[in-house]
Amino acid sequence: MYIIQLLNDLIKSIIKDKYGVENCEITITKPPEDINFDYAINVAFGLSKILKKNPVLIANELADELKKENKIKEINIEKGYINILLDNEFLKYEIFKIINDKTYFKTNTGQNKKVNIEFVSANPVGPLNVVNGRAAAFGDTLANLLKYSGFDVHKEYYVNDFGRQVKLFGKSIEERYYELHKLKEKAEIPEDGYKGEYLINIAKQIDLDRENTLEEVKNALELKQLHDIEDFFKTYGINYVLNWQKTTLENFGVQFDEWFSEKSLYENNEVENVLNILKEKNLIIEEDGALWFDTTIFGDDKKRVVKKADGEFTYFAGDIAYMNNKFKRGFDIIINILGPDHHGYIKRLEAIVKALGYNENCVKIIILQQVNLLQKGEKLKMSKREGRLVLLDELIDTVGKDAARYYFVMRNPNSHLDFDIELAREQSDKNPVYYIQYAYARICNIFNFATEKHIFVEDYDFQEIDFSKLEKEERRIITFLLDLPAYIDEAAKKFSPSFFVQKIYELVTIFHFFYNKYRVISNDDKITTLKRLLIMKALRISLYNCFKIIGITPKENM
RNA sequence: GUGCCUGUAGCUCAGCUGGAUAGAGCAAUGGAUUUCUAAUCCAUUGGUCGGGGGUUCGAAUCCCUCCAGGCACGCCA
Repeated sequence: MYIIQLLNDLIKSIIKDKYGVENCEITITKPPEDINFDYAINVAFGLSKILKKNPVLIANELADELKKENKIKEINIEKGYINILLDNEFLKYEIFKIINDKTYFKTNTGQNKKVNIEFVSANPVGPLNVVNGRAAAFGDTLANLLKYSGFDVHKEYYVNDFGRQVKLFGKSIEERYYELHKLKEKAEIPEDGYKGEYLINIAKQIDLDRENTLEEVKNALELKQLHDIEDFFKTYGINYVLNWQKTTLENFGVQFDEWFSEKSLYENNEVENVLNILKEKNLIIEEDGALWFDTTIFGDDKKRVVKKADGEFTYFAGDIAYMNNKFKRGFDIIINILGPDHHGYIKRLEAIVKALGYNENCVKIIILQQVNLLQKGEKLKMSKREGRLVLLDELIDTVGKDAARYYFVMRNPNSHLDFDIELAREQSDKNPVYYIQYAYARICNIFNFATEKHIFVEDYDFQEIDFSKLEKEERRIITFLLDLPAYIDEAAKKFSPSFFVQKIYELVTIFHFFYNKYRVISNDDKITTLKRLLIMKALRISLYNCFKIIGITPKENM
């Protein structure tokens, strides 16, 4: 249990015993900088409303009770706020725990609940672009935050390997293949097909992978096995692109637990089955030869086609089966991270959940707003089919994985993100990610220096280390570390990686300030040296954990 | 037309479940290194929180309205 929780419970029990009040909101924050206390408790205002009593009076009464707690050294009341200072021995004990307890930053808020988090899920028809990068960085960080706060997290990528898009994609490769081998003078790419140059590479790669392909294709053409040919190119293309995407994501530090195939939903009759369930509930309407799911009953503004008049299922039909499948696998929380063009989709997904009789509160849909790509200040229009887009691969190459991940995760999902490619390249050494990495490197260097001087804080029993004097900056670092689990919990609860990143930045700022003001290792003051080394050790471990959560490299040298 | 998102310092943004004097970075100006990495630190300049109304002890935050920008709107994915 972390300190904020502890204080919270303590105050709760005091106001219950003293005033009989149970549901009063307690806010515990950091006081403004000029106030030399560790925490500020804002509860007297709320209580004064309930008790019709002067807030300062209440604060004083609460302070008298709080003084009995041995973790608290000092209390001061100002404008109704209760400011408290923690006991130094208690702080030392916590630092000791951070260093020795590997689970210090993990909480059990999630109670091991099963979470399915689906993100990126780009169509397997082309490489990932920077927009997918935003989803990847956001989703992965959120997943890590949830893991730390005690959820059992399953990261999933939905592969749209079924339907019209992949069909067109396969056809486009097929045409490129004919062109390559002069079976046709020029590739006849379908109107809505894929014109990107990478398709030519895919066509070339086929021959490198499989020696007899050309012959097989020619034979099949003679035998008019057109369906088989189509299927071959489609399957090959999807696999090629999936491997590409996987490699890109791995370079970006993102790994999925499962790549879920849309096609499998059809092969296992899950789509048919789930539509039958809806039919039984009279939610399916037949109109103009097509089948519609009447989502308007559940708050959508229009009904949606699930099976077209030509007999083909829509993408939405697969989504219904997919959602059903997720619930059947026993997930308690289902998170779906979508792009900005999908905001109209929220109502539809909610309709699915309600129609199938599941608890709608289990589903959380997060819309990531648009990424505008700017080049020299001008907006780039992106289109996959035209093949004009900035690849995530390129971005990783030019600015690096760490900077890219940090950049994506530092803004909140609602903000439209302007991504200036030139600027991102130029700014590589101005990117704030270096600021936080530099802090880690500096700490590592302190320990290198200590080693040179043959000072090893590990050699000392922690009883021997003296915490009776703590500078303001030292206290700020220590209390910040104690609050990290709370921040992780809060970020997970808010689904807000950006909140967490800001906290890391804050912590690092405090460190840099401290570093400039004080020396950790001094020749003539062993007591202070040991105390500071101990704090630095805890800080290093803490930062290491933070970096792991947001997926950036803790560099020991810069 | 309807729905969703956004509007905060010159620029990019944080803060939005109401609470102490609205914060960072970049840019601009001035300063800090005999001693653990200056990719750092300190100071200064910069704000009618899009406009207007309302709710209350208190509003950037909640409600209403208007303005501006972006995105999406039934046989598409």
